[in-house]
This record gives sequence, C-alpha cells and structure tokens, in this order.
Amino acid sequence: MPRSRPTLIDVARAAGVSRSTASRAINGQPSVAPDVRARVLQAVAALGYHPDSAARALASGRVDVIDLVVVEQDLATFGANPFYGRVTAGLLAALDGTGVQMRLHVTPARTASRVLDDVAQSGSLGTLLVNVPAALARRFHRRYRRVVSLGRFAPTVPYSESDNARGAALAVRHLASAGRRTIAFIDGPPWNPCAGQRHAGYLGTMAEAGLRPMWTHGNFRRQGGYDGTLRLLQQRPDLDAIVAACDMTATGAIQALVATGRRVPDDVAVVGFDDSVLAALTTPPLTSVRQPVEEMTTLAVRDLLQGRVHDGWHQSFPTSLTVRASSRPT
Amino acid sequence: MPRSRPTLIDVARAAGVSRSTASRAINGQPSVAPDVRARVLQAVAALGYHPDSAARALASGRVDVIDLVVVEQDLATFGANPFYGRVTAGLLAALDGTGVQMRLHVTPARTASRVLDDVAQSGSLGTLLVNVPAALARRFHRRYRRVVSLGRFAPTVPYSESDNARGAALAVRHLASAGRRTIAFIDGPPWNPCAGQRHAGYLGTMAEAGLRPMWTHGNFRRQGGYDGTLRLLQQRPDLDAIVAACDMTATGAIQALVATGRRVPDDVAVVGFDDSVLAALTTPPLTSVRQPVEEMTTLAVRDLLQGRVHDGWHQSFPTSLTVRASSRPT
DNA sequence: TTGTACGCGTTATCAC
DNA sequence: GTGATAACGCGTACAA
Repeated sequence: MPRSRPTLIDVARAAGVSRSTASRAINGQPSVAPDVRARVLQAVAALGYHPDSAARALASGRVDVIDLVVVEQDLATFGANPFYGRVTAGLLAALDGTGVQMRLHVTPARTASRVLDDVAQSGSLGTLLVNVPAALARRFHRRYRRVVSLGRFAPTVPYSESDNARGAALAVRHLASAGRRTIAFIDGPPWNPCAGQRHAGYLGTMAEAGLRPMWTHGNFRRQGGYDGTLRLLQQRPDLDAIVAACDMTATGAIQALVATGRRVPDDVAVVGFDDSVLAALTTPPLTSVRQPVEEMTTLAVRDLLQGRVHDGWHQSFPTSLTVRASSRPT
Repeated sequence: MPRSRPTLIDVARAAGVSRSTASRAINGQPSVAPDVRARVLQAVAALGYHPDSAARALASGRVDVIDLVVVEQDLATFGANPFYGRVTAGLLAALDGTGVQMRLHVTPARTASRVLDDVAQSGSLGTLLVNVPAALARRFHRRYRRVVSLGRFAPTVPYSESDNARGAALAVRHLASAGRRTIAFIDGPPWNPCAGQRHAGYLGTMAEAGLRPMWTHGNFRRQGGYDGTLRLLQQRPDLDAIVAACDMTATGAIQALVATGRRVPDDVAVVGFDDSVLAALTTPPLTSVRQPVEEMTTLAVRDLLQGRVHDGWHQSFPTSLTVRASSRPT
C-alpha cells in the first residue's frame, strides 16, 4: 500500500517553507524569491506532487474545466456525426498541456435550457456552444460571458465561424466553370444559420453566373440528401450537378443518383460541405468545401482559456475547395 | 447581481435542521425521519440547490467522474474515427441522470503510461480503456481495480467485448452461401486482439467451408484497405469477395476495386466490420458485421458506476450481419 | 434520529 | 518576500 498522495504540506516541508509560499511558487506568482521557487519545484518533482483539483476549485472558486454543450436530438445522432468528432479533437488540442478538462453535455433542445443553467452556475473557465438555438444562446450569454458559439447562431453571442457563403460560392463556380448548368442545392435544417449562409452563397453565385437556381430542404443527414435528390430529379431529371449543405447529405445524394441509374460524376457532379472524413471514403470520393472545424474550435477555446473572449468577439475562417472524383469533368 | 449559489447551510436553515441532517437527507441515508427528509428535499427544490461537486469531492475523497482513456496516435485520428463517437455516446448514455461526468484522455502510446498513472491517482469512479496495450492495461489494473477494457486486450483485466470470431464467421458464411469462392481477408493492426479474433474467425470458417484462405495486413484505416486490396488483386485478380476487419478498411477496398475497373457487388462482394455510420453512407451501401459498441460501453460503465466490476469480470456481446448492397447476389 | 465538531487540500487576506 | 490564519462547502465520526 503506497502512502497516499503528497499534499502541499509535504512539499512545503520538503522545501523548508510554509504552505503559502509553496502555493505561490507552484502557481507562478511573482513575489517569490528565485532560489525558494527552485527549491519548491524541486520538491514537487521529487515527491511527484500533483495539486488536488477539487481542493483547488473549492478554495479558488474556479474550476479547471471547459464545457462543451451540444444540442442534438439524441446520443446516437451525436455519436454518428463526424462533425462532433472534429470539434472534440479541436477542443482537446487546445487543452493539451494545460491540465484543463473537457466536460461534455449532449442534450436535446427541450432540456437544453436546464443544462445551460447548470453550466452557467458551475464556474467553469468557458463554454463552447454547438447547435444551441439563438434564444437559448442569448439567454445563456446574458448571465455568463465566457462563451463562444460555433457558428453565428446569435449575433450578440461571441462566435467562431467559417466563411460559409464563400464556400458555397466556390462550389458553384467550380461546377459552372466545368460546364455544369443545372446546379441544384440541398439545404440544411432551417434553424441552422450555417446552412442559411451556404444557401445564400449558392443563390448569390448562381445569380452572378446567370444560372437558374433550384433547391430543396434537407436536414444535415443522409436520408435528407437521398430524399431531396429524388425530389430534385422529379423536377429536373436532367440536372447535372448537386451542391449539398453537408457531406452526409451529399452521400445520400450520390446514393439516390446511382439508384436512379445515373453516374457520378459523368451524368451528375456532387459537391459536399465540411470535407469531413466521409468525403475521402465514398465512391467516388467526394469533392467538398473544406471547413477548418478543428482550428475554429482550437483557437476559440484557446481565447476562452486566456480570458480574451469579450462581447463582440468573433472569428471567421476561410473555406476552400477540396476537389475529388465526384466532380471531375467528364 | 443574483446572490451566489445556495449552500447546504441555506438548505438546512430553510428546512429548520442542521447541516448534517440536510446532508444525510440529500444523500439518501436511511437514518433520517421521513418528514424531515421531505422538508429538506422541499427546501432543495425551493432554493434550486445543487451540491458543489468540488466540495463534495474534497470531503469524501471520491470524484464523480468516469475516465475514458483512448490510445490513439493523434487527435485527428481520434476525431475522424466513428468508432470513438459510438463509445462516447454509449458512455454518456450510462451517465445520464447520475450527475457523473466523463473525463476524456486521448494519448499516443508513448505517453499513455503517464496518463494512466495520473488517472489512477485521481480517485475517479472508474476507467474505460480503449486500445490500451496489454502491458499497460495490466500495470494499470494492478493498482486500480475499477477498470474495464473495451476488447480483450489482457485476459486478467476486466473486459467488454463482442463475439468477433463469430462475426467474421457470419461474414464468410454469408459470402460462401451466395456462391463466392475466393474470399480474401484484410486484417487490422497486429497488436489489436479484436482484429486477431476476426482473423481467426475468418480462417476457421474458410477451413470449415473447404475454401482456401488468403489475407493481407491492414490498419483499421481507409488507406490500409485500398493498398491491401491492390495487393490481393495482384495475387488473385479473380477474387470475388473481400472481408475487411473494419468499415473504414472496407471503404478503401471498394475504392480500390472500382479503381481497377471492377463492380461491387457484381464482380466482387465486400463486407465490413462494425456496422458503423459509414456502412450506410457508401455507394453501394456496405454489408457489415454489427458490433453493439454503444451497448458494450453502456453496460460496462453502468457496472463500473455501481461498483460491480471485480477481478474476472467480463461480458461478451453477440455480433450479427447487416446485409446491404455491397454483398447482394449478382 | 439528530446535532456538534473536525478535517479534506488549497487559495487568499492579512500582518510581518 | 514570507508565514500564520481564515475561508471554501461538504461528509462523517462521535456524542447526545
């Protein structure tokens, strides 16, 4: 039975100083003599001391935690969407080496308000909001300022976004310049502003190019892409390109096209959005608008940790086009 | 400025009892008069009291946390693999309503030992190991018993697994009974026991069926499936079926087959393993061996929470075959 | 069954 | 620059 974890007292004793001094040395406060600090840190290393986070939290009122709040209908949907994996990875990257932990909350919209209330009370270092509707985000932000929303859900709440409109524009231009003329769009869910921005980008660029737009609604899922494509084909059996609001939707589109006897990209080109892991896995591999989800998250969390997020804070990342076989010229 | 969070003292005062009694009532200890308990709980509700987890942890020595330790080379790989999303979802499902938090550690093999040492010291309620090599798992288990490994990495460490061998057998029989004769296998990484079990199941069933086995190594990733398929084709250009050790590998196999001018399933059938979200997204959709990852995780964590995991604990889940277009008879 | 008193490991406010 | 000392909010022997 090894003796229990060393505490601050053990460190102080070993270094021949008081608890207070040991604490100050460990926390890097300036008012500590260099040699004393060295002795303390040496004792820390020798004893293998790790500060007790519970005690630290109790005494300081701060908790070394970043909250990630995801509004999603159920856990299965959460687990199946590669987007969240990227967010998690980006968040953890920002936490690396800081000793800060991630706390993950996945909640359907109807209980989100209670979850957010709890989070607001918990005194964490910051909260990243994903898919949190505007009203809830605003309410949360009113009583808790260290927040960033992934995507511009509410203009007054700090947000980190990618240039969705321009991403959609890149997709349309790419297709148009390859000679595609009947370019349709499959939207995301109506409450999602990112989808809205992509939609707007699509419409604007189609107008610029003098092409007639046509679109249908979707839901950021495979089935939405499949069904949406069938609807579009009914309307225009001769369409020659589809831009989807996300990769999952695009995979559904490809399946529907193949199921109706069309070849991708020979008959119809398909472009997705996200450039997630899925894009590389489909057959044919999917051309997709790259969105730097990891970076958007990492940098947001980093600013959160350093207390640099204030009202009006926001950042925007460029999108780019990753061309794969699904849109190659025939 | 709303006054700060109510504490146990506030609750006690409101209920007209002492702090200790309030504490006991809240923690469900038997030695509390029914009417007193009711008064306390009423006060809790009225004040919106939430116990401070830091204070609770400090006083009790327990931390309301389940650790999830994943050994993976980097965060990007972690974020891109749908398997981990399912594990996370399964774990969170077990935590729902318990107030217990998940702590996520993703680490490459070379720093895993340090991470595990920290976790062992942290006093959490339990730890779920994913992809933790046998030696590390054993060492961890020696000083910290509340562990479950996802997959039978070390026989002495409690584990939750699926019947991998039988899953592979299902795949082979399905293909053989559809008239496929040259059925190849693409393995996972050599250190992974789940892959080993699948491989063994493949070999055994091929022998039973009187078919000559052929296989190549892989790495649970797309590229491994692509390259592996090219190697197999070089050896046997006429092969008519491939069983992959995981879905990602299977998507690579499909791509390689199509790239070499073959049709799936007409010329070559493909079966994956996991039945992850990917399987439904590919073109053609992928027949895959279903592994109930969420359930494996949820039940393991549930037993962890209830302190029911002891030496020799393990559970095994059946696998099944989800048939999709990639293996349909021609 | 209930209340008193102490301790959990740390930070923060004072004096010195 | 350093050291006592008082919180921080809660659990739990122990006494009543």
